[in-house]
Amino acid sequence: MGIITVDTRDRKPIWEQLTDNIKLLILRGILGPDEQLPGVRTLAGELAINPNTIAKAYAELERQGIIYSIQGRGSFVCDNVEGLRGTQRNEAAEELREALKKAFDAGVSREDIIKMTEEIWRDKND
Amino acid sequence: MGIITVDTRDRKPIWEQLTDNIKLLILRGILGPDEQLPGVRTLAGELAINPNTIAKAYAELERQGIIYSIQGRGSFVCDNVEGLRGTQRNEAAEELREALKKAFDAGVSREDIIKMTEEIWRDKND
DNA sequence: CTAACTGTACTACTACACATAGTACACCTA
DNA sequence: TAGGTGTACTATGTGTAGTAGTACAGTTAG
Repeated sequence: MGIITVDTRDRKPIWEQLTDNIKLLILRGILGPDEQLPGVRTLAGELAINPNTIAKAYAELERQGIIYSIQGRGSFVCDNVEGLRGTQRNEAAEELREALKKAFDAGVSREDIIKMTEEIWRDKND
Repeated sequence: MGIITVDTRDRKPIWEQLTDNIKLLILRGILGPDEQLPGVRTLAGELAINPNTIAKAYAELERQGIIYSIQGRGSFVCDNVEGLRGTQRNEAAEELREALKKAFDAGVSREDIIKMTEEIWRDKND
């Protein structure tokens, strides 16, 4: 199994799974600045999906300023990991807020939240 | 504006907004055990949406054991708030886990997470 | 120059979920 | 009996996702 994977049964569309996946690879340093991404046809072949779907993901990543594409050459990672880190951080905070609101409505106490957080933070092994 | 609201522009389908909405009303005690829900046609009229959409939401809630429906009488809240609280709690924990993983990948430290949690928990005014 | 690779841009088609619209039926209650 | 309830259909429209195929422009290695 390659670095990038995809699940057609997921509710989340494939192109969005791809963008999330690539963002993670960049954040973790597996994909460095100016490093070339696999071609749309190559990656489509490996994942057994349509090249158009890859192209859509790349276009979205370019729109977000995370990668840049050059006709005839390929697609490459932008040198802006910190920017990406910032937006991901904001998104995570927002999702955290939503989850906490839900937990609050489910009757979880503040102390339980802290305990749960410590626990999850410790078992981050997947 | 009534207790139940809906946003057609939201990514989340209307029937799912409805189920989430009603679950919250039950958790907060606004809807008590055996209390009758508004009729599918009534609620559809108030929200200016189709009765079928309400029926779909009610069917889903019944499938999850949160409400029960009787032909000719109406739909009513099940006497199982604790069960609902438990599942909501589990879902919240799962969403919390996802958000924390994302935060970790974005380079947030454990201390920042705790601080952020305290902050969000305090500003829970919306 | 040529061949083979890149991204990009189309069109056409299928599939599915969502939502609406309308109708109909069975059941309950005042 | 009349009017309320849930339930079950069919039909239609819409939007998104994904596939399939083709074509074109640019780059690169030979």
